[in-house]
Amino acid sequence: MASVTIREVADLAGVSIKTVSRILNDEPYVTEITRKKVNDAIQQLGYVASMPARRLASGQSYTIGLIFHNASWHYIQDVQMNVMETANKYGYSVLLHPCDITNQNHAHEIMNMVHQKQVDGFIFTPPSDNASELIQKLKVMQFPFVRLTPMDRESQLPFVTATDYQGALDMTKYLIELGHKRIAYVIGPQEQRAAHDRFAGYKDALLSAGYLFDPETMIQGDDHFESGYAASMSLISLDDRPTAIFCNNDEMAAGAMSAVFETGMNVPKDISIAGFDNIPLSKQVWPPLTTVDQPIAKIAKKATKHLVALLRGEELECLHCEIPTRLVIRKSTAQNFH
Amino acid sequence: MASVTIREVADLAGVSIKTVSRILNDEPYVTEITRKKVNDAIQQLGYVASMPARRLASGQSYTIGLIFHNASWHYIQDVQMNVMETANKYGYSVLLHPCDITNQNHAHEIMNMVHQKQVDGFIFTPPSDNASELIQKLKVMQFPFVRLTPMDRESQLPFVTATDYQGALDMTKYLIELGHKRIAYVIGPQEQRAAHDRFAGYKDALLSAGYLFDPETMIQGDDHFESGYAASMSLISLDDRPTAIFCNNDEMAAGAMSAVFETGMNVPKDISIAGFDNIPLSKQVWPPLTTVDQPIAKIAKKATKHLVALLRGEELECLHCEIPTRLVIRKSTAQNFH
DNA sequence: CTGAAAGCGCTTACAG
DNA sequence: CTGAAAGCGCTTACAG
Repeated sequence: MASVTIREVADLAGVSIKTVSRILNDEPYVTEITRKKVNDAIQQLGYVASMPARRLASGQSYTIGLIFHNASWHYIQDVQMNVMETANKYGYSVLLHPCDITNQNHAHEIMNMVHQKQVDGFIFTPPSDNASELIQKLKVMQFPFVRLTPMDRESQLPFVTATDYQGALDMTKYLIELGHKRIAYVIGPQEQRAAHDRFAGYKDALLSAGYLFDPETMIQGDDHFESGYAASMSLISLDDRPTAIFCNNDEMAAGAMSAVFETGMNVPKDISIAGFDNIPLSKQVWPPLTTVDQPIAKIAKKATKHLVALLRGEELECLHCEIPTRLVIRKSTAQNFH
Repeated sequence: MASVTIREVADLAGVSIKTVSRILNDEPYVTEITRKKVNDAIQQLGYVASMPARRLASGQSYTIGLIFHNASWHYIQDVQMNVMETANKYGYSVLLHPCDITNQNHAHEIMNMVHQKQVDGFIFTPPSDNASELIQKLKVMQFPFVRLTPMDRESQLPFVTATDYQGALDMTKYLIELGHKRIAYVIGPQEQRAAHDRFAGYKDALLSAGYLFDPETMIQGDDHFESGYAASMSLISLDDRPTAIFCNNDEMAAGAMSAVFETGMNVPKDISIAGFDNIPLSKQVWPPLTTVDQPIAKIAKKATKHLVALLRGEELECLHCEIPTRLVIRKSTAQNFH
């Protein structure tokens, strides 16, 4: 188990350890001949460089910290997989850090990761920026980070997001085209920027169609299934029942559907239901959900590329990126005949 | 950003760096007085030990490698969260490594993690052990690892699993009690140990009730929604249609339900559907699925504890652990009146 | 109970 | 194009 070191490779190849190091790091100014000698020695000894040694000597961790909040499981996982894939491609590892912004230790734990030299930069998922003292601190230190769909849009800080406003606008217009006049809305958590943008898109679509926005048909949700179920139940019991319910996310939309079936009614015949996100669940319920695709994979990949660019001191393509959403029409919505 | 080192703490406290190191590592034989002096200095300077330095000097990575395969997303995430939580509690980080056993580089990548000194041990999710040369290699090196539900049950290697056989037995008996005589089965991937155990439980329950096992009602699935949908469609079209379909997992069961609804029939009135795992999806479809709870969180936590015990040279509670499953009766199954 | 020395395995900065 | 020296910030092994 005593693994082979750069020293042994150097001895076998008959060069200095510095030369071996040059080859490991793809530095220029090495003759083909010595390069071959060293590579042969590496091959022969099965040498692999020690990461801890590398990190200590270079002062870099070659690691990205991904700070995620207890939001939707699928969102987190999709972000995670794509951040990892992209980071690995650029030679970076990913250190996951689950957290809870209501926790007093939140900022402290993150600063510890910095001081322990565990990470070179961060990617924050929403609602990351409500801990804004932390964000300001990192900014002042010039410690690199990229945020996903942050609440504030301070111009100097990079972020990546989706066209949430446009997505909700598209969906609402589509429902209006189907003849729905009373379209209820289940709004998402107030600490999420996306919840505000989506709601604004919904509201603007209503207004531009000349409809009134009725606060009675707007219900606060928390993005979980049960919350969509409860919202739907109370909307169903209204005297002037809505003919469509648009939810801030798919999970609540699935809950809303269950409530409709529970009361003996049918989706989409009696009530149309629409979600947002296009997570796998949206295809696994019956009828499959009409929704808006949130390009999580693209967002995560772009954010990672941007962080890597920052770490390398390169220029960003765009400081603030918006990735387009897309209307996905399935079977939970139908023409309104009421 | 030039962070404070152990040297500065030692100077401020008026002791040697070795003494500071002692306090950082909770070693005995330090007077209360010097302990206080050092802690005050740490506090005052805001000192946090550098992990790369610690790892290099100690030869330990304080990191657990979690090797996961592209199985069900929920399974992976549930395992991941619980491994991370438990590992962190014991002072370990987690390095995630997604992989594909069909990839030629699989074993090589994992051995690289070892040689790079990135991890002190591994946790493998199924179907990890089909790459058995790798497992044998690690075993010979005495590199610590714990497997989740491995295919082989070699007696010297630790693993943690669920009572899959018993769970499927319980579910099948329950369906028989409901009066179902023709119970179809959608089996899981052959490379998964759990798929075999669950199928065996189903078959034994049938046989012990004096029923014949009809190969026509057994369909090979791949654990994904679409596969359950397709299996269900072909079972529905049988002349002698089954009155119940038991699937190897919840995702396929959700697919099976969608197929029933698609053909204009009803669950559970026309056909009962049962799943396995008790993932969130099972409560988010309508009607909610009758299923068997697979205690993933407990399995992941126990596996992590065991790996930590191995790393510390401690005794394991049990070399092979079986965590009990539990029948969860919801609304996708009903009495058979056909 | 405390410390001086050596070393973990690399990279950085500087020579030549 | 190549190398000798110093150092990254800790821990280990050994003295006292």
